[in-house]
Amino acid sequence: MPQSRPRIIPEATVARLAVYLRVLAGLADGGRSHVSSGELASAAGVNPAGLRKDLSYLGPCGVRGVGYSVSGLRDRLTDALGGERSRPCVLIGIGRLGSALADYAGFASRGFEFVGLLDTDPATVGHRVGGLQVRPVQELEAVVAETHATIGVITTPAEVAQSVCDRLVSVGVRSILNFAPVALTVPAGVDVRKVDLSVELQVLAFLDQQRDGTPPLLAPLRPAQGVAR
Amino acid sequence: MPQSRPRIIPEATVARLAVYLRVLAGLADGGRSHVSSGELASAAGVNPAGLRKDLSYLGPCGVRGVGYSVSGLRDRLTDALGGERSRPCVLIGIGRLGSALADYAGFASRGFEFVGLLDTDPATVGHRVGGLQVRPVQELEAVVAETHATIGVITTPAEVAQSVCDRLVSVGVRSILNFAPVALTVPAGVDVRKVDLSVELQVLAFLDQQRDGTPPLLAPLRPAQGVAR
DNA sequence: TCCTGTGAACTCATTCACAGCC
DNA sequence: GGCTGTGAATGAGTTCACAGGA
Repeated sequence: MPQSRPRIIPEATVARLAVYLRVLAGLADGGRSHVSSGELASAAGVNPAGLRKDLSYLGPCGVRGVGYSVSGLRDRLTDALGGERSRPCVLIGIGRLGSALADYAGFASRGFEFVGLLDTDPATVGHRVGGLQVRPVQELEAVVAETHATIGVITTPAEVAQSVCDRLVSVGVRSILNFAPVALTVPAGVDVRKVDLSVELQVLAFLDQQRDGTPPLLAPLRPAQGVAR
Repeated sequence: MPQSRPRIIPEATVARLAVYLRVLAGLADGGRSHVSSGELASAAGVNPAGLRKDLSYLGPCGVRGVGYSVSGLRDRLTDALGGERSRPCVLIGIGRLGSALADYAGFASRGFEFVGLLDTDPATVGHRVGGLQVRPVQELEAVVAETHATIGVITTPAEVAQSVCDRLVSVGVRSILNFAPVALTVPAGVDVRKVDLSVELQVLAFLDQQRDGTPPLLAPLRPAQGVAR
């Protein structure tokens, strides 16, 4: 089977491929059949040459002088990112943030399905969130076993995040998305990605201050994520 | 006034400084008076040498052979990140995610205060979220003027994010945190940071697949954010 | 001896510039 | 002519290794 050539794909590129895929979905809805790297790059907020380099990791997927086929590229990207198979996830910590994630439409459309919601609070357990009933965190191991979840999302308070993480790892979960503001320690072979919302704000505030607070000292800002021109 | 030497601080470093600050707060609560770079680095999930390099941008702040004073370093970091002044933020889009952010305790403790919540939905307008009444998005300009907000947080659907962004910029907001899955276009001088939750999951799923799906082809993974050993 | 501070080496990522094909 | 694919150049960020002070 002619699986695209087994090149190595940098993680930064993988993140952008997911973005391109979303932009392509929009273009397809709009009835477009072709795009140039320039147009796609501008919609994704990246440099055109960088976009072409990203795509080149999948092998040639465009037509010189013409551009890319929207549907063709879409298939190629979907495939590279793991196909359309559904990915069962468990979510631990059903507070405000957890509830928000539990029925965030953006996940389902990308093939991520929450198959288990867990919390310690008796007032939360039993409630339905995003079409699923919240179960007591004691059942974590059982839920993972039942559902064969491979991804764990942690939205608990910082104090318990490590212990939840350990329990996930002990039942075979090797991909964890952590929203708790702590660094998790995991064995080799387990991937943790961390999203730290207050750090994002803090960086923004710093840049803000740099601009007009202390004019002489200016950090080497990235040229703004959008088209800053 | 001996303001720390005006060196240039890379953005990646700024993000980590915020993390160190949080770890230090924990140590201070625990009554610790000193830390070594090794201990601090392990709690923050980074390399010790990197941590020292990060801190070196603020000028010498430790004692050789001893380590860092917890309170001293804390003050230094607080100062570098813009002091303790409160930062007024407006939040547009009070859906699940918006509501979660609106009363996320982690923000207030870092000096971020939401002073305006806005939404289009008549069913949402008027409700109180996190101690604040939601106002109609038509009043965006008025709210920013009243409150002198300098940071805007966008949690609207993708379709309206750009127009909300434009309106924020037009009334002088120059720091924007964007949760909507689109690349925002802004004039030079405005900073946008993007948080894309489904991309995080997608990258995680990719790594997962790489591990056991296609053994021969392995991406050059970063050595996991925690202490992967 | 211990641990910080930092130049130097290295790895990773982005950007440029142009060759190649339609 | 136009746009893709990609080596080469540049730049940013991380790690190493050691000098230097308590």
